[in-house]
Amino acid sequence: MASVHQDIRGDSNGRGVQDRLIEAAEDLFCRRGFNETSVRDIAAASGCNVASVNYYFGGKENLYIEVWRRRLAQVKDTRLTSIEKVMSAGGSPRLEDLLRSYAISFLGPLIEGDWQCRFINLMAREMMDPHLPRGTLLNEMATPVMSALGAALRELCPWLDETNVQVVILLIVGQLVYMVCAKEMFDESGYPGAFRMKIEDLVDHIVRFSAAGIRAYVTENGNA
Amino acid sequence: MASVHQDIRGDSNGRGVQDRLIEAAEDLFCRRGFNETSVRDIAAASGCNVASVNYYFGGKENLYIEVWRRRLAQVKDTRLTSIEKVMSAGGSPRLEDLLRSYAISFLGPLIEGDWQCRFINLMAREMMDPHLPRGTLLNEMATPVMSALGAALRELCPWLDETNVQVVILLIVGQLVYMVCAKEMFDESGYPGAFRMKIEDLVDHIVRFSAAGIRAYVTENGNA
DNA sequence: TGACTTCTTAAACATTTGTTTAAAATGGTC
DNA sequence: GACCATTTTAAACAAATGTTTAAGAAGTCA
Repeated sequence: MASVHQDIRGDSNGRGVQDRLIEAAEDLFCRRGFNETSVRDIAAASGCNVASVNYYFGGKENLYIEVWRRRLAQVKDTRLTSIEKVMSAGGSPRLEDLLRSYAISFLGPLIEGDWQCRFINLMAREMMDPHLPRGTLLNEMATPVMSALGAALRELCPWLDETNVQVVILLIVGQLVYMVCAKEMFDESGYPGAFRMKIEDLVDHIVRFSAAGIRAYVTENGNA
Repeated sequence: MASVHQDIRGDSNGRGVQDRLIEAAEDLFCRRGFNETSVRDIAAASGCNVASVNYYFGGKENLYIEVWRRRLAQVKDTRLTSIEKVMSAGGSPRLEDLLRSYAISFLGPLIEGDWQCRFINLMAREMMDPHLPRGTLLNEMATPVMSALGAALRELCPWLDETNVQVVILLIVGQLVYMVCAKEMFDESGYPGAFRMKIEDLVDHIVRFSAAGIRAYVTENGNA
């Protein structure tokens, strides 16, 4: 059905077109979402012909998947590395160090303002209505990162039982994800609030808040 | 342009049709989002004709707004009342009481399993790509609720300065919103994790975690 | 009944969508 | 240049979308 005449990895002279398509697609998907982005929009933004999406990728959906394929591992590695670096550092790292490192790896893109600034939006959208194969986001990203973060937390906070670790991770990730979504919402509404704050300061709050929340489990280490 | 031949509040015999349309629309909008729901889907689900959406509401977008008009005040009042009830109770309420009451008013729909179970999804979607007039969600819902919650927090936790109150609210709401989104994602992926937990227990965690996080500001009540 | 408004319906309409087609252009190799 | 595969292009295609139309049904009141 799909008329892909050339393998995507082929290094023929068409490579530049594929890159332009992927970049334009990523930009548009992130800003408007999958359904609100038309193939013609992508073609126009990349300066390519409408048919090239189908020629090179075999359809809009495959282009979407390809956009994800390029970024997902990258994001995952960034977060895993941030955890690893803290845990393998000399001396016994403090809980705050772990939290800050992870929070920065999560929100960092918002600080640096590069591509990920937009890709995080795509993640939030993909969570709400998925266009990736079932479980992709979970298997390629959420599960590995949560696993590593869980192991680190167990090491630093031996008073946490298995359930507590899982819950705590959810609560922390919730704070971080909401930062991204809410920032978008508040920004676009010109709302003057906590978002005038520098991201670095926001990270400070999240670290302090969550560290205290985690230590609250010390005294009551019974069941959930 | 819109050919609305009758005021929406008119109590003619067509009223049943309008209700069926709104209910079907709410159900579909919540499950699939605005763009992924077609007027024909709504018509089919409500057993009405395709044209009736335009006849009664003057367009798909107005029907969407009408769906929101019915629920937004309701959700806001539920949350405001939950705060008010705690704060006006005899004795001095504990911080945990406030947090629990608010968390339950937020997640309660997930427990009861009524319409709001789905409407919360709509809220998350509307945050990501809005189809309501600019700032509606913020003005009609987020701002009033955050204002009341902020006042309650200031009363119960006098050590919090203005910035801290705002940040703390964001962090709490983030945990709650993410519960809703993540639950959906994990559920649909058949993932065995913290979500096998009963919602009541999850609320316990959020209350304990956040209360400790808030009290962490006691010792360091300086600037943000 | 008859005139009138209100509602319902199937059909048509104009756009937009993702995709396909077939021809033209391009680039490389002999 | 001739031949070939590869790429690019404009056009066409089928399907779906929100909306409109015009005719008919149903109800209301004299």
